Amino acid sequence: MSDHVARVVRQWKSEYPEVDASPMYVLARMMRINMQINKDLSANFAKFGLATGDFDVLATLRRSGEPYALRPTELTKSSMLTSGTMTSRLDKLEKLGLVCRNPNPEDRRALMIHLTDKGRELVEEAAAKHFALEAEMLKVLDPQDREALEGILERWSHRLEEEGAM
Amino acid sequence: MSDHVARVVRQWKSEYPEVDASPMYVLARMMRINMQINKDLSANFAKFGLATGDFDVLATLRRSGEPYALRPTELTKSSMLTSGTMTSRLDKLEKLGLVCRNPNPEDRRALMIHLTDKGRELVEEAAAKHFALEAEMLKVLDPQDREALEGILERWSHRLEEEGAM
DNA sequence: GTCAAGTATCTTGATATCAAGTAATTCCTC
DNA sequence: GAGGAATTACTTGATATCAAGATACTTGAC
Repeated sequence: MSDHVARVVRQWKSEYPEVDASPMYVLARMMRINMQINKDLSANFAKFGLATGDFDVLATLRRSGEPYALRPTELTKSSMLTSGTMTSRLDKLEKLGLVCRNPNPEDRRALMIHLTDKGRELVEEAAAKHFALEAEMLKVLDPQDREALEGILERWSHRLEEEGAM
Repeated sequence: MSDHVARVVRQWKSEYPEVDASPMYVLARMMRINMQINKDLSANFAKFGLATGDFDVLATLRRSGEPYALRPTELTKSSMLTSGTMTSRLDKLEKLGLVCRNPNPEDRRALMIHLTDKGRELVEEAAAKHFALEAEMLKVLDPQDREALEGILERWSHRLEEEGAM
C-alpha cells in the first residue's frame, strides 16, 4: 500500500538523501487529508449560502447557549484567526441578517454579537447536515483506527494548548 | 485531560443534543493542529523569502530529480490547487529567478518549468531547515503515537486516493 | 484623580486563492 | 485526413485572509 506522500518521501530519499523527509508521513498526510475534507465540507455549507468560516461563527454562537451572544474577541480566539478577518466575517453575516452587533453594556470598547432567529434556524439546519456529512466521511476509517486517532489527536492538541501554541 | 475540541463537543451535546458532534474529535482537531503547524512552518519559509506554496513548487521540482523540470499541470495536480493559482505562483517564482518557463518540445500547448541553479540552492537550504523543524514539532508526540498516526493516516489517504477524491 | 499601558474593534493595503471562461493545441473517431 | 471533444496554460473578477496600524475605551499604579 502506498499513497502520494509515501512516493514523495521515497523521492526525497533517492534524490536528496541529506534530508530526512519522514515527518511528512504525519504532517503532509494530515495537510492533504485536511484540504480534501475542507473542500467537501464547504460544498455542503454552500447549499446554505455560507462559507466554512461563516458557519464556524454561527455555530460558536449557537453552541454557547442562550442568549446566543459573544464578543468578537471570543469569536476570534475560538477560530484561530485575526481580528480583521473576524470583522469582515461579521460584516457579511450582519448583512445577511444572521447576526447583529449590539453595544456591550459592560465594556463600551466591546460589542455583543447576537445570533438572530434567522441565524439560529439556519445554523441548526446546517449543523445537522454538517455533522451527518462528517460522520459519513469518517466511515472510511476502521472503527479502531478512528478511536486511536481521537486519542492521539487529543493528546497532541492538549499539549499544543498547554504550550500556549493554540 | 481536555482540549478545546472536547469542550466544544460537550457544549453541542448540552445545547443541541439532536446533533452528534463527535466527528469533531477527529476532524476539528486535525484542522486546528494543521492551522497551527502551517503558521509555524510558514514563519520558517519567510526567512527564505518564500511562502508555503512557493516552497511546495520548488520542492516538487527538486525531488523530481534531474533535470528538475515538470509541466505546470503536474505541479498543479501534486499541490491539489487550481491551474490559475499555479500560474500566479509560477509568475512570482519566475520573477524571483527561481524557476524559468521553457517551451515543451513534446506538446506546444504545454511548458516545462525548470528549477534554476539559484532555485535549487535555495530549496535545498530551505528543505533542510523545514524538515528539521517538522521533526522538532513531532517530538510532542510519544513515539508509539507517532508510529500509529503514520499508519492510520496512510490508510486514510490511500483510501481517499483510491476513491479518486485526491 | 491622572495618566500611562493595555485592550477591543475596525481599517487599510497587500496577497493568495478560486470558479468560470478563453485561445491554442492535441487526441480520437470515423 | 476532418471535425468535434479534450487538454493546457492563462485571464478575469470576486473573496478571504493577514499584518500593521488607528481609534476609543478601560485598567491599574501612583
